[in-house]
Amino acid sequence: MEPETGHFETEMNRGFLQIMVLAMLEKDMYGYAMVRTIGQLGYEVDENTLYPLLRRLEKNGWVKSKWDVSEDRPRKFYGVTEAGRRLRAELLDIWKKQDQILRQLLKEKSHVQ
Amino acid sequence: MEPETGHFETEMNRGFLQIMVLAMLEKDMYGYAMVRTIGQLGYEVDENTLYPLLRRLEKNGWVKSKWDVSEDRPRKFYGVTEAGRRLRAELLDIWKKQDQILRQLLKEKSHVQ
DNA sequence: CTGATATACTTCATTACACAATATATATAT
DNA sequence: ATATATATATTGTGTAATGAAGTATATCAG
Repeated sequence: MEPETGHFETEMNRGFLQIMVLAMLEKDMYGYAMVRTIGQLGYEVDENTLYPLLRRLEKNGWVKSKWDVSEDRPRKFYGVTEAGRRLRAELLDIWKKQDQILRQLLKEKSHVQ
Repeated sequence: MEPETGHFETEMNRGFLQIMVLAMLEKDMYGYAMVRTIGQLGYEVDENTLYPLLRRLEKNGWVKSKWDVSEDRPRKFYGVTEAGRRLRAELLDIWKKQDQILRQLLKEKSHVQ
């Protein structure tokens, strides 16, 4: 819709979402609850983005899931695996390096307020 | 190649590369020089990634280019535009918010060393 | 009690981007 | 002479974000 920055924001989600989900799932949670929790953190994730991401992470063994049918409504609870923790650490290293590079680049000039 | 974290690392480049390039181009530069400069910053960008990114940024008016044929070899110099600076600021805001969320999430538990 | 809304998840289609592969052309070093 | 570094472009592939739409149950307002 927005030909302006619209799509660039989408691009910003990649990478970050993976780390965030892997970090959140240190505590077991189901998808819909994650959407709301993320909203409370001041961010927004589309369900159409989160659900496929969770399935993808599970397919690769970074998270595992089990259905909870004890409550009124069936919910699929996810939790991070050991492999997922290792991946998170690796991705976080990349994130930190990137953040450091940005700080360095933007410190040199004074164009950022 | 690496079925392990291979592709997840690729995903980490999205978003970040755009901010980095927009920040670097505060000073006019040509593609090949950027690849090496980024290397000196401790990061790596594939030429097959950077060149299309530059063209894409130009197509959208975030950067502008001009050929320099005064030297031995023709080089395409790029520089950020005003619109590009505005985009950079917006993307940087997203980046900072994401960084803050990650810090918050990872502080709560002690599982990250 | 009935329709609207919130909850909870799924499947399918579209689009853009990272990157691989490959090509082109010149300058410099061996 | 030949290999390597410099410098860019074109084309193709695979994956992920997300739009669109669907399914099904629970709850709440009228």
